[in-house]
This record gives sequence, structure tokens and C-alpha cells, in this order.
Amino acid sequence: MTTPTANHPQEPIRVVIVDDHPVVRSGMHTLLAASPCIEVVGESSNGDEVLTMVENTSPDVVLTDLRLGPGGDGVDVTKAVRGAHPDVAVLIITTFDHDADIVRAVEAGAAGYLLKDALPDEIVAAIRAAAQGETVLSAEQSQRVIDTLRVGGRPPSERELDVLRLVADGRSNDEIAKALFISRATVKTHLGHLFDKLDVDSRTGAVATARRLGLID
Amino acid sequence: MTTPTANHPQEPIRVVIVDDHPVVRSGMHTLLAASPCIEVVGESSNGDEVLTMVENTSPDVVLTDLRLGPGGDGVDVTKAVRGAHPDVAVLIITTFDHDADIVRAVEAGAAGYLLKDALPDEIVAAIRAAAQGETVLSAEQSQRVIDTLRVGGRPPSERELDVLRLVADGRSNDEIAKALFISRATVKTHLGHLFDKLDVDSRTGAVATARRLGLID
DNA sequence: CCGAGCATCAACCTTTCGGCCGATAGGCCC
DNA sequence: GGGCCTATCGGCCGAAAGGTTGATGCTCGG
Repeated sequence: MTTPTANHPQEPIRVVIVDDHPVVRSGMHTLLAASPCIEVVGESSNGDEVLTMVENTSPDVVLTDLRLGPGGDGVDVTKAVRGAHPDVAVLIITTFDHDADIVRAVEAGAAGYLLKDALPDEIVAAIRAAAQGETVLSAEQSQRVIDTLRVGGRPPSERELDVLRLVADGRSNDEIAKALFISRATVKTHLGHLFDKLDVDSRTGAVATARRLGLID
Repeated sequence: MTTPTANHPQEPIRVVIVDDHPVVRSGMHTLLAASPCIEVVGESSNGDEVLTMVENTSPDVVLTDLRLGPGGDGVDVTKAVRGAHPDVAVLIITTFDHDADIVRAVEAGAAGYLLKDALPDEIVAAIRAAAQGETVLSAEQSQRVIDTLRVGGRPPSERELDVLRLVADGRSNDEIAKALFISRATVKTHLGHLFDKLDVDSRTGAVATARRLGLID
């Protein structure tokens, strides 16, 4: 439903592409170039130069990978762009639909996100929707966001995640205690709280659930 | 062994691209088209039609994603192509360098593999090397293959992996026993053998190591 | 100021896990 | 046939993990 009440072929949607993979950048560029209603006005391989590029090219939509190399991810790009230019829509591209950062990106003002294996038509449709200020989230994707937000009601604390990451690495409580300079008792307390928040009852279960929600890895 | 004693710019390397992501396919095509020494003679979104395409287009190199959609992965493509046309080199593209299937692909006759975030020059260089019958494995990549082969000396049995997958899912030994219709004791035996093979001493450690080696997930 | 949440620790108890000792049975290879 | 590996099972035991209760000090917001 692109509500084509006012088509402006003479005013294509201006798009900036941000992705650290040359292959993806090139492919996205080629695919979008095939759409007359879209004009790619910039490409960036990292998040640092995006703001400058936005100011130089005045895009309608910034299409950014969620995972970039060093120097910021898609969430940072979203915050920076939306903070300085609230009229520019940000669309997230990601390889996985199980990534907790997607929630952070949406909270930071992203219009939605796309999977990298999306069909060209879907990508174009999403860009058009985003350019019109609409939000783009598929049913399955929305469900995941809701799932994560459910846990978001009781998000594990940073310290608890420290413990969880070491658990996921296969360390014992004793090793974790030494690594974090705390006592075994504290490790157990953190783990107990994690079990409550993640609704599990074992360390392996906590790792599995946290990984599913994208809290670790 | 195409004995490249003579360079033939008038005979570009014929390449077939196999990837289930339209974006990647398009990007790879565009990048390779920029190289005069390479000609893309075919594109496929899945592994099923590759053999027909190879027979129709007679490529020198098949560039295939490791993970394709339903209907076979890069390993299957490698086996099929190398089995029917041993003179056609197969190059694997993958997103992650920690994927046990890479080893299987190399064993199946792949000339090597590339990461999706490789630079265009690296990709072209790898294709040229593969077309000349060379093997393409970076130092880091080779190390991983060796690491995995080290475990390959004592590969976990299929049944042990069944147990391991459930452990990674957070199940207890009791739950695993019920799920696999075996007794707790057997689950413990399998796990003990896994600990030996993976050189760990806990279930979480086994999951961490197996994940690192690409044995699960 | 006081409650809520967090991080830290301790003692106690139950359950699970992991290590070690066995055993039986089937398949495969030399 | 005799190893070798795998899959299956049992019991025993110490160690680790998990559950419960309770405590202290900190920060933050109403």
C-alpha cells in the first residue's frame, strides 16, 4: 500500500547506503538503481562519515547495516542521523532477525528493518514506506521485538550480563568469581536473578535464551 | 591445473554465481563485471539448478554461498559440480569464518573460501587463483580448518551431537534422556565422551567449544 | 526521606552434574 | 575371531550448581 496518490517520478527518493561489506553495498546500489523512484546519492562503509554525508547529500532515507565494522553500529548511525536530522528516515538492514540491537535501533528512531535476504521488491517497498514516514516491521519481526521488550521489562543488568557472557564461555562459577573479582556467592546471586529474568532454571538454559534474544553473542 | 603459462585477456574467466540473497548476487555480479578478466556467465539463487547451469555455460569457476536456502548448501553444490566436472573450480563464500561446513566443503573439493566482507580485489584475486587450480585459504582461515580437523581426528558421533544440541538448548540430562528415549546414564556417557573429544569439563564449556568449531548452530 | 533496584556477601540445603567403576550389545575392519 | 568404536544402561560418590533466606551499602527518583 504505497498510496500512490501523488507520484513524483521527477522527485526520486534520495537514499544513502551504509554497509561495511563492499559486495552488499554494490548489490544494494545496483538493485536500487533499477528503481526509477529511487536515487542513491551516497555510499559509506562505516558509521563515522554518515553524518557528513547526510548533510552533503540531503537524503530522504539512510539505509544502514546493523553491524558495521569498528566505529559504531547501525544503532549509533540511527541516533546520530535522527538526532541531527529528524526528517531523515533510517532503515536498518541486518542478516539475522534475532538481534536484540534491532530493538535498540527502533527505540533510537529507526523506521524499521530489513533482512538481507529480502527480495528487491520488498526493499524498494520498505524504502518508499520509510520515506513517507511509515514504520516497516513484518509480523514475525514485530513479534520478536515484542518478545524482547517483554524481557525488556526486566532487562538484565550490565553486571549480570558480565556473568552471563562468562557462563556462555563455559566458565564455572568459581572461575567467573575470580575473573570478576567477586565471591562465588555474588556470582550465584547474579545467576539467580538472570534465571528469574530469563525465565529459565539452569545456566545452559540462560545462555540459550539470552542467545535467542540476542543479549549475548 | 590449467597450466596458465599464457595469459589470455581475450579469454576472461567464466564465473557462475550462486547465492540465495538477491542483494549479494547483484553486488557480486556488479563487482566482478568491473574486472575485465572476469565474465559472469550465470546466476543462481539455489543449489538445485547449478549443475544444469554449469553444463549450459561451461564456467571456469563456480562462486557459491555456503548457506543457501532449502534445497542444498554450498557443500552439496561443491560435491555436485566437482563430481560431474572436476575441471570446474568451486569457491565458497560465507559470512562467518567459524563454520565447520567449510571443512566439509574443502574436503568435497572446494578450492577455498571467501568471507563476504572481503574486498573486491581479494575476491577477484581468489577467483583468478581458483581458475588456475590453486587453493585459496588465508592464514587465519587455514588455522581454523586445522583446529577443526584436530577435533576431526575424534569427531563427535551423530548421537553425541544429538545430545549436545539439546544441551545447547538448555535442557537438563533428564530432559535430554526423555527427549531421546534413552536413560540418564546414557546421556551422561555421551556427554562424558563429548567432554573428552572437545577437551572441556562442563556442559557449558562443551557448548561454547562446539559453537566455536561450528559443530552446532 | 524512603522505597526500589543494584551489587556485594554468607550460610544452609537439595538437586544436578561429572568422574569413575562397571556391564551388554551391535557393527566394522583386518 | 579379536579388536575398536558406538550405543545403551547401572551405581556410587564428590563436586558443582541451584534455591532459599537474610544481610549490608550504594544510588536514584518521587
